[in-house]
Amino acid sequence: MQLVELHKALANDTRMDIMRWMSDPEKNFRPHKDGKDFSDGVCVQVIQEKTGMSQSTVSHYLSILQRANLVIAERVGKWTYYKRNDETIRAFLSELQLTL
Amino acid sequence: MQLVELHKALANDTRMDIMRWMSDPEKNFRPHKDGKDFSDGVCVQVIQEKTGMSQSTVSHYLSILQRANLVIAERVGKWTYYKRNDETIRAFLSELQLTL
DNA sequence: ACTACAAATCGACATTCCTCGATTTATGGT
DNA sequence: ACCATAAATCGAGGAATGTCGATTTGTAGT
Repeated sequence: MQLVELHKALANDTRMDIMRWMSDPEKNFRPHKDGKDFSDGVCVQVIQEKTGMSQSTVSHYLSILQRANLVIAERVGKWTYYKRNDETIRAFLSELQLTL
Repeated sequence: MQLVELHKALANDTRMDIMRWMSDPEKNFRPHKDGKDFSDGVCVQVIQEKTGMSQSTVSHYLSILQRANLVIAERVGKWTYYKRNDETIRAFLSELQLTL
């Protein structure tokens, strides 16, 4: 748990938005086209549309969030689903609490 | 309270160290030469020595922390004393809690 | 007024980050 | 095999950040 890396990952408006949105996907994202729910996460396309940024940028941002362990990626067929990593987030918050 | 700006301010090892150290100055800094305690904060020199970085860099970092409202600066004579801004830190933590 | 010292600001260069379009790599369907 | 689609990777240009030494500004003492 390196605090500074987590801060870096969150030091960007779009990435912060993504993290926020992912705390309630039903509310914040349009449904998947195939009707699949969000229990495994949200696919890149849907996130990309919501951000309004390019596909490559969003993919890159998701990889940054993943490297920081803030999200978990799961590949299913052509799609990659991303969801929050609650464990890291909890640990991050409590470490911040202690350390700051 | 713009979360992302706070994350940016903390997305640097030295600045994070400074914030950490300032949560217990007696423990983390050498005493002021004139014997003054840390109730008004820690002077730039003392912080600079501890970081091992240049005076200009540390002064710059402190201004970044101040702009983010993470610290409060008070000028007394030739010295500027910096101390944590507990209010912002508390608000930051609880906002993060809610939002993330 | 002069000197000494603390801190802030300036100017510069190197490194990192942001963001895109283009390309490549999966995967699935015909 | 071929095509279409989703996502990842590559390459590049511009913007922001990190960091320094040099200079300036503010303050106190002589």
